Amino acid sequence: MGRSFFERDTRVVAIELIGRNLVFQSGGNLIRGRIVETEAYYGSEDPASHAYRGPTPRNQVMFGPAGKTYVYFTYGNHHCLNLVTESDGTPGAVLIRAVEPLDGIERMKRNRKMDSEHNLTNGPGKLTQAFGVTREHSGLDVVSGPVGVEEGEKNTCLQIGVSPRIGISSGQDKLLRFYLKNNLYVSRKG
DNA sequence: ATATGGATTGCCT
DNA sequence: GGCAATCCATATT
Repeated sequence: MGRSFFERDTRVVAIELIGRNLVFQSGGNLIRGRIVETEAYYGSEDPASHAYRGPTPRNQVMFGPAGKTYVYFTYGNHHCLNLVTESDGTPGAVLIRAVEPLDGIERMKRNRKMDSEHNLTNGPGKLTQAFGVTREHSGLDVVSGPVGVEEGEKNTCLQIGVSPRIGISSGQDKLLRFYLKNNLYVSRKG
C-alpha cells in the first residue's frame, strides 16, 4: 500500500487494514499474515493513546509522516506493532492486534516456541514475537521497507465487528477496535 | 534519583 | 477467572 493509504483518518485506516496482508522480510525469510484485528489511537483527544500528552522520545514517530512503523515495548515482556497514520504533524497510529498466519508459519512456530497454529499470532504481543519484530524495527518505512502491507485478496463482503479497545484504562467509551467476525485468529470475542 | 504502571501473556486454580 | 512476571518510559522529587 502506498503512503496515501495511511495518510488518512486513523479510524478509516484501521477499518481498511482488515483483510490485508502484513509482510515482514528478515534474514532471507518472508513472513506473511492476514490482518484480522486492529485498534485506532489518536492524539490529544484520546487519553488511551501514547500521544495523548504530546511527543516524547518513544512516541515521536506517531507525530511524523504516515506509513511508518511504531513499535513499543510493554509489560516487561512484549512488543506491539503500530502503523502511523494522519498527515505529518498530526499524531495517530493503528495497533495491529492479530493476524491469520499465511506464510513463514514454520518460522513463526520457532519464534513462538510452540506448535499450535491458532496461538501463533492471535494477540499483539504474540504476533510481534512470531514475526520477530522488536523496537529495533520502530520508525521503518512501511511503503518501502522490510515491513509492508499488501492489498491482499479482495474479499467483497468482510463482516467487520466493532468494540471498545482492549487493555486500556481510559477512553473505554470509544468504539475503536475492529475485527473480522467469525475469524479464528481474533484475540478474543467481543 | 526514585516511583509508578502499562495498547499482555501464560500459567495457576 | 485470577494473578505474577518483568523492564522501560515517563512523571515526579
